[in-house]
Amino acid sequence: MATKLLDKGYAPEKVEEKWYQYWVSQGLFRPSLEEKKKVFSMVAPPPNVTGSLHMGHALNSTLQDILARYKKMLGYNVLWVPGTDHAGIATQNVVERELAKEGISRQELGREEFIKRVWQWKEEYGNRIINQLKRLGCACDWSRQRFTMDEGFSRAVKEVFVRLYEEGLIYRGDYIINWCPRCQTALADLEVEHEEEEGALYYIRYLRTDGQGYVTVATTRPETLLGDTAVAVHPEDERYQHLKGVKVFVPVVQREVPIIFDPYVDREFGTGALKVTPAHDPNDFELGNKHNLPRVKVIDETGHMTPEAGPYVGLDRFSCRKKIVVDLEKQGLLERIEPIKHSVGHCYRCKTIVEPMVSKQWFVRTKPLAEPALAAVKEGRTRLIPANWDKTYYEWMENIRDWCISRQIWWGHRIPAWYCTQCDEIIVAKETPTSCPKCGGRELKPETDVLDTWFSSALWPFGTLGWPDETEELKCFYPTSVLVTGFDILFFWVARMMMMGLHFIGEVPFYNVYIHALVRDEKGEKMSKTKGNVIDPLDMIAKYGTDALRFTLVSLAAQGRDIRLSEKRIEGYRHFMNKLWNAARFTLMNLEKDTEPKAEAGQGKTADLWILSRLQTVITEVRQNLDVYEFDKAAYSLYHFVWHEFCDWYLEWVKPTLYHPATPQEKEITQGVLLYVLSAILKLLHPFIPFVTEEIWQHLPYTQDSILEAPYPQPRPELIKTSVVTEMETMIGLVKTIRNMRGEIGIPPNVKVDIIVSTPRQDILTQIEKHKEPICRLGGIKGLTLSVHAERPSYASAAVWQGMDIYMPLKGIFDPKVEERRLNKEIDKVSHELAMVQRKLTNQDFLNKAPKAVVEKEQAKAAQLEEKLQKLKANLERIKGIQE
RNA sequence: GGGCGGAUAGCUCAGUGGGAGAGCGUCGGCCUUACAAGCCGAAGGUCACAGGUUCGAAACCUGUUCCGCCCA
Repeated sequence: MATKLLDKGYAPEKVEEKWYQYWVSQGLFRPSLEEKKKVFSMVAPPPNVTGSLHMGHALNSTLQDILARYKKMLGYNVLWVPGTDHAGIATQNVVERELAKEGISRQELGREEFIKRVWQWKEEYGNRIINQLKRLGCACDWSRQRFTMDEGFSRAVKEVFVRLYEEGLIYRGDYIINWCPRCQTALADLEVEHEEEEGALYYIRYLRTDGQGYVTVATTRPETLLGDTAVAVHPEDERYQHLKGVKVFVPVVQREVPIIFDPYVDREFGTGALKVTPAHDPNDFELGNKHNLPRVKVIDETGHMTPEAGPYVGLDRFSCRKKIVVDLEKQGLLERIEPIKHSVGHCYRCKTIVEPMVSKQWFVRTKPLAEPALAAVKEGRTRLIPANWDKTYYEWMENIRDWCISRQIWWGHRIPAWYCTQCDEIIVAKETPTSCPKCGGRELKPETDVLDTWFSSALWPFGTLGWPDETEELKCFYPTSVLVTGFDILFFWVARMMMMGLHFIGEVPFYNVYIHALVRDEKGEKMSKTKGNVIDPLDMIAKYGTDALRFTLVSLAAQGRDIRLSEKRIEGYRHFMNKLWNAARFTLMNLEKDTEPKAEAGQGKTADLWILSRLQTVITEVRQNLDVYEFDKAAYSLYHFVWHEFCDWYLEWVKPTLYHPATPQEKEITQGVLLYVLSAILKLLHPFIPFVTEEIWQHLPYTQDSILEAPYPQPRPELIKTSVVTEMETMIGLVKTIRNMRGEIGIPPNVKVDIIVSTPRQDILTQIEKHKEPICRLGGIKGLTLSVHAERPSYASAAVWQGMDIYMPLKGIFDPKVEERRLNKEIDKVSHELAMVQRKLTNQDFLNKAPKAVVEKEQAKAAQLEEKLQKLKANLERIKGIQE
């Protein structure tokens, strides 16, 4: 492609779609199965089909895309599998709402029709989020896109269910579970969100059956007393020793229940006497089992009172609470009410207060699965990054409870179980059975429950690779290299993938798990539609371009810290895209048609050798940081190098060489270096900002293929030259000192000044002489005089840099008062610094105990500061002399 | 109750044992032919508080206060 001048200013909207299609059409996102290259594989966390791209997805996908592109450029055979999750309850809710608009309920429609509607909805909208991911630039292999309810996945789910059942790791039974009265389904413990709420603690009297008074219990849920089957106290509680063998009446229903003694009871809470409702409280359920208490279910699946609730039948649970409190008061059984803060469980999908209740459900016996999953992380076969998540993971795995996996909804994987109507046998099978294997009965009723969505997503790493078939993909890409995900689904998803992967494949599902933060708003609050503080990634892409958004997210993604995003930051990083664009524009304007990128040790002027040396350091930093998932640091290195070294200094420094070189060779070498460094920058940045780098890349001379096919830069030690770096730092410092003088005195850039540099160091004078042109250009100097010992001119501003006296004669515009103020300020600063250093150097302990190198460094610093201070003071004296 | 994390410039955050930094914002000066989405300069900090370790602490240890999250 011939060199063309780039447009003035980067316009992302013009190029993004074009390059994305190009990458896909070139098959750059697809791995090969044949090649025996090093392999890098990831499975993307599948977003909900109902979802729309939010900042969390944007961050998550950007990080994965960086890894995918980086590894590809390093020569790996890269596979990144995308897909979507059927999201049982969430999707069902969405479609139900759609139906409600037409005035239909799902019950009216019937199960089969309803599921058809969900599939229709999925076909229509299910790819929306996938298309949004594409706009982010994700290098996923779309030919392998999966869905947790697709045919292959359904096979995997059945296989897993049947095998776990046969191994005794899945069972069905009556246990206490969390029930959402709105979603009308059981929930797993994890799916309940606990929130602190203001409530009331009711002190209620239970009369003794022997007429000897009463026992007062305290409860936050008086309506459940209707289901009480005991009152419990601590066996060592002195207050209640006399109650052994005593029975009490449950108020209202007048049920006779025993006083039981159990160390579980907290003596400090309330009165130390606890009402026990085994059917509606998980702790009471345990207590009930231990003491063989009956379970009386007083609240039904819709949240209304059952006939067991006697006079309250049909009331909803909250009205019942109010009414029962009034009734208790009337009967003189309500002692008092205290305000209390307590934790209340809510459904994680619809925020309704959940109701614990006894119910017949399917469970996974988790302990045997958790043990290997725990060991894998402890032994380092899977590494969590950052490692401070280890403890949380261990904690959860060690205290794991059985997992309720059945859901009473319609959208999801049907549990492959049937019940024989004749003998009640449970048949679990992959294929629909025709008769009962126990009694031969032919009437079999299928299970209507579906599985927890997370049950299927737990199979994601191997299900997406074709399991239960023994595919090439599984052999080649499992275990995956890394999983990138947010900490909010560490238990929901990561932990369960670990369990299933180890159990069914016998190997961990991923070697590394990179756990990133949540994206919050600028005030640190969670983004939510109701709060109205959502920053929509698609809006940001439209406004600032994908690359700006990506670079912002990466720059803010420090390990172990939440991201507070504001639109201002994105705007700021858009400027960086433009800066890069313009640096490329400048470069291209100054190349020949046949310029080739070229960098050879020792070839070129100081500035060339300097930028090449710095580049090597930056390459090393970027690679090291990417290798340990320090994305933000890698991004910062590049940002700083491009803007504040390459643009601010190198490009400015070489302008004289490019505009009027001493020899044609000199210019040619600089052009080669310029192009070399620019292409290295583009390659280094490509994983972070794929679009703008590809667009520029395609404008460079001699580039044919996508930048994604170029090898990632590797440091070349022979190009590192510390002496050159030191020399350039001295020259840059000199320019900065001169600029500072000008700025402080207020000389505008268009007014050129004379500068006299005086130092006994002949070598430094030689260096300055060599760089005379760029120094004059950047310092706004018309006449530069170099001297081993110059007298300070009168009416001159003066400064000191690395032992050099720098004078700026200013006849006419010079105000000694301004200069005096400036010098005093500088003297204060230097004196202060010197005092700090001298305090150390006069401390005997420091001299004795600090490392020798540190002491020497401090001594050198002191000498330098002293010299500088002396010179500044001399300058101040002369200024005062003028004014008198 | 248990665990994790945070408190550094006006804002958002880097910095983990030897000279307090960046971006944005602010102030002053510039249309210097890559870039005004830019350039140059400047101001701005008791590194939450109190102890301790150390020659030396923003960093390490202990405690306190406040904030966030997870689990029970």
